[in-house]
Amino acid sequence: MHVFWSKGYAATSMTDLLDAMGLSKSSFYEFFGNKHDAFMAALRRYADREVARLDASVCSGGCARRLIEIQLRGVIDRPTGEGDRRGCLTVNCAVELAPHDPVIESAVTAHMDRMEELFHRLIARGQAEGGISSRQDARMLARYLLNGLCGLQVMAKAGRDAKSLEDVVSTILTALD
Amino acid sequence: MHVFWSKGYAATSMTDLLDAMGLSKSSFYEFFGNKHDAFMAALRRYADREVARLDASVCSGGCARRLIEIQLRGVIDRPTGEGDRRGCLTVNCAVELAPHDPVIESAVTAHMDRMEELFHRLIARGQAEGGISSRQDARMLARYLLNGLCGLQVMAKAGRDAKSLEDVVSTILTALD
DNA sequence: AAGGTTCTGGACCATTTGGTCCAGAATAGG
DNA sequence: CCTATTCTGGACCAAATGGTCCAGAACCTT
Repeated sequence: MHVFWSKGYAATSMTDLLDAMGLSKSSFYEFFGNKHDAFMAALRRYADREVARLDASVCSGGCARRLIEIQLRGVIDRPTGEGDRRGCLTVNCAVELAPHDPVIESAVTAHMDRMEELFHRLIARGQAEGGISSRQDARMLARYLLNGLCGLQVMAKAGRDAKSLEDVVSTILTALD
Repeated sequence: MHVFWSKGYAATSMTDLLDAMGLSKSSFYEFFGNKHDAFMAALRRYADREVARLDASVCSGGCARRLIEIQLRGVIDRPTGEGDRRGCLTVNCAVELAPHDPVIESAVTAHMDRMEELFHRLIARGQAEGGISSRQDARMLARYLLNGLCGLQVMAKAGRDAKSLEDVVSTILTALD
């Protein structure tokens, strides 16, 4: 999965894949069928994990606004800590494959829908509790946050410096006041 | 250029390239040297065009806030009008190649720096004129807008519906109040 | 029409691509 | 210990990859 994640679909060869998975060619085709299906499996697994993480965060019951901040800041902290900036698999797919591959596109759409939904729930709660301003519609704010998150993912991959990303996060958050 | 733009680097074969450019193989290698250099040429040309466009907009002297809105909304209007959603070449590069290709990365960085700079100038003017609130730092707002733009580019490529993108644009803009 | 220059089509190259297949090694169960 | 099952390494495949090279067509200029 990590190979696809950091190199993208087209740039990942079967050799790369087999090396990374420590699997024989025969077993690979036995399990996955072909390269494309293996990629789909990786994408689905990634999306599920990511959704589960945000879901757990939402359900934790912490301050909504603070949880959102953590979610955004997570994008900044991760890439610097790891070897290479692989970003978000779904964003990578959206850019590399979604326009030409309907199967991938629907997986991307599904992931984004679920993320938007979780943000929406979080925001609605924050508005009820008073931590987030009710002057703006919760649905709109959810979409806005999802967009900001995707933007950050791109900026981080592009290698923008930490200060710039910090500025972005804090400016995004002011929309919640 | 359009082929690279819509298919990405790795997924574009020499055959695709030659067909699209209507050029013989020999002439291609005469002009560009190799595939990678051809891509760099396309990227540089794209970035220059894009910067020139925003620059012209900034220099037009119109209402800063309105010009920003047009710039953001441009991302939404384009993809639906054209055949396929190719998005922004620089964003595509940032995602597909920047982390593994220093030459591409610096081109991406340069483009983003220039865009940020133009946004900064536009915002500073808007603040001086009063159309944009001065409660936030112009540099931060510029980075914030660049981020929002990248996000929109991803969302559009992912095939999010028009209403969602509209919501995002208008919510982004409220940060200028 | 002759000459020189520019461009082209395609032959050709080694390498790599995703994918199939099977003999045999390793493992597990009795 | 012997059989079943699972897994592996590698041979093999046709097709496509990026790239080189050159004979000749097409184009100017004189």
